[in-house]
Amino acid sequence: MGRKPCCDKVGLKKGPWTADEDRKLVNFILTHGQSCWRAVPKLAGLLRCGKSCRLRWTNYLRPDLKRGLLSEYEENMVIDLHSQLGNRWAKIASHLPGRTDNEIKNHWNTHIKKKLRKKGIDPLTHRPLPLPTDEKSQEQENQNSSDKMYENVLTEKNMNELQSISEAPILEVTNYGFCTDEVLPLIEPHEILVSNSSAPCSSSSTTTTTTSSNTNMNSLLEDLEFLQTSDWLNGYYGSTTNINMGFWDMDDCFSNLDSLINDIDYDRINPPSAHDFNQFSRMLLGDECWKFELLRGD
DNA sequence: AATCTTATCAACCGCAGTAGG
DNA sequence: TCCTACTGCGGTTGATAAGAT
Repeated sequence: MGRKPCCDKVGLKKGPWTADEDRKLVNFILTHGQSCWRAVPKLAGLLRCGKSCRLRWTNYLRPDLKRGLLSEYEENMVIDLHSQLGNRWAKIASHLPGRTDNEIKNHWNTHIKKKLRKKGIDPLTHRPLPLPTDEKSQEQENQNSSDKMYENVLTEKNMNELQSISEAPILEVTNYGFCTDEVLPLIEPHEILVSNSSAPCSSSSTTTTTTSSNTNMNSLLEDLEFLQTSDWLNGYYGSTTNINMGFWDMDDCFSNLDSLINDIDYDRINPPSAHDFNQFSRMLLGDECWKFELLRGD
């Protein structure tokens, strides 16, 4: 007896998501929170299976995601963590703020693997690659370069941090300051306390502790309160009341909105013109623009 | 300019783990 | 204890962008 499919796939859409589908999904999750994924497509009016919705949200739509290539530091982290954890991409991702397992897996397969091989290191074992016997003369040279590679990758700082990771239970918040959904409990909409302050949210630090999470949560909530009370945004996006953001990393959450809040003279823009939207879009560099386009909701 | 090759990454598939009845 | 439903994870695929010829 075969396993029942996760959903009735007849009539369900597959392939790339459209902007409209993204908007529907984001709108639904921001309004109702993360609930049973199986129910999400129906409730959000999407012809997708719940699994597809979950994937789209976790890998692309989540507001706390970083976009763009991994930094050298992040890359070294991935290499170090991979040497300890193997292909446990989700675990590796849990130590890299704003990065998804899919993103790290892709980056590993397309960039890091090649880099390591080029440097004579087996990406599977993290050991120097075996050489053909007629290349013995180069062995010492490669060995030296491999050693140098390890020296570069495993700096004293990284080693110390890795030690702390390996010693600490994986669910604990580590030095890398990333809160996964394993760490942060889901916050129900009614549990969110909204501050009356209208002060813009300042940029947050990269460390995440319970305390700083609370601080950042307050900042974030201030941002969200602004969004709720902003006529122009409500007009385009609808009310953001009852927002459930329980599993987001507070440090990076809505960093793009931080930019908006810090840089824009809101009083001048009410309601926004097409020019204003263009101006906003330009403020969100590169891949960040997509988030704004979602909120724009045209 | 056209065609081919390679690189990238979003999305899918299927299995494993787990919670609840 | 077993069964079912559901979520999460890792491997893989496929579309397309970028670069080479």
